[in-house]
Amino acid sequence: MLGHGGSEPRRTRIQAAKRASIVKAALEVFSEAGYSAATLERIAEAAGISKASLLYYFPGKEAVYVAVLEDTLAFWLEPLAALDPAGEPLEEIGRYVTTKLEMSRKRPAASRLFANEILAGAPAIGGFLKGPLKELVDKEAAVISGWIAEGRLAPVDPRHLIMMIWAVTQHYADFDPQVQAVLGREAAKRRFAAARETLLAVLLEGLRPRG
Amino acid sequence: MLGHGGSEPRRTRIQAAKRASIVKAALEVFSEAGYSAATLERIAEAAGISKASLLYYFPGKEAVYVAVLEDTLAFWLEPLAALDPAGEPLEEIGRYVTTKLEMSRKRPAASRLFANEILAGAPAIGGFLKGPLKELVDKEAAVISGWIAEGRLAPVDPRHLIMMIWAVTQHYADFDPQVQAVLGREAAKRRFAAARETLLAVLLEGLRPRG
DNA sequence: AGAAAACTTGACTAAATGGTCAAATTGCAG
DNA sequence: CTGCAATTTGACCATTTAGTCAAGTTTTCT
Repeated sequence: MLGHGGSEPRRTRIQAAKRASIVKAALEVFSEAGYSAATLERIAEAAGISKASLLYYFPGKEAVYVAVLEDTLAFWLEPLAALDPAGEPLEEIGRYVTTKLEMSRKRPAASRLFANEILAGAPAIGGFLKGPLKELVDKEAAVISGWIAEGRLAPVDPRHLIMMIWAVTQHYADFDPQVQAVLGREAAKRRFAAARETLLAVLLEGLRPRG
Repeated sequence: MLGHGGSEPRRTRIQAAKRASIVKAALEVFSEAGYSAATLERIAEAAGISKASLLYYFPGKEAVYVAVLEDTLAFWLEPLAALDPAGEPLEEIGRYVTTKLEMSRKRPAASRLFANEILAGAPAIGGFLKGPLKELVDKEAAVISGWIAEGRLAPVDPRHLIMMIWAVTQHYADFDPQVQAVLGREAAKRRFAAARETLLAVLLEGLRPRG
């Protein structure tokens, strides 16, 4: 569809740049509206082109959506793979929580994109969840299990612990309107600082190996 | 539109029953598809009537949606108001977590309905969040603050603690496809039991007053 | 029974929206 | 400059879907 054999000349780079700008615009629209409420018209407008032009670069709405998901997936998983078995468990987990929370603050659209997709039954990334994601979680769960076996962490189900961390960190991006309503006038920065302190206090104390 | 002055005869009861059955059907559809992907046709079909008949009972799609939200709101908040200031803090919080988790298991559609609504920016319940919900949270936060002041609970931000509990419990309903993918072949009952054990272990240990 | 009110629904309309297409424009290689 | 390929887009088409309506059917009341 795109490839012409051989040396991949300028054109390709232009196309890639254009597609990237469409994907960027589409991330905003899909994450705010969800798949069905998002319109190609809005995405095209956000990207500064016409709808017909957008459809010159992508075969259809679903293709744009998949491209956005793919573009965001790798980035979103990155921190999970960062647990170092040789490190101090509470420190590693604390760093993981902080990183994930930071991502919720800096890239809320990415978080909401996945929230929408999974809420809708994960029609587009179901395979990814059962494959690569599960494998990654299994691997990290093994690291946590190792720490528990060494007595360096309280004995809890590693997979549920991982999901617990996902839940509390992503909550701040996904359910922002509720968070804002409940916290009232607190400044945004203070909000994330307070969240970090609370999460770390409860999680790290709760996971400290029992004497 | 509906009211005829005076003694509210049989008709009203029939109407109420019909509206209730529509609301019940609509909860399923809205919670699975979100507002825009849900169609009146599907809701009517789920309620066993024609679309035109549905529109005889409700003036439009949005009215059905609002009715579903109102019908679900009170029920969903119930457990929050159950924190007893006179009780043992860790016990009260443990009971709250268990209740909320139980609701996620028994009424996942209700949880997903709110998740969708808030993800979409809470267009329909924004006022509720900033009003009644915030007040309820403030009240419960005061109870928690009291416990902390008495040294019966570790010092954490009460509002963030409440949101932390919401996040981890609702996660199991809202992001079920991801939970299923990550946990693999575990049976559903075992899944919730394991979740409860992990959440209670971490939260209660993490909130125990520091010696 | 008979009239009136409540209810039901098939058929329709209007608007939104994903996708197509042919004609115009732009960029570039020879 | 010339011509070809890539790009852009306005106009258009087809489908979906919220909402209307008139013509029925059922229920209730006297």
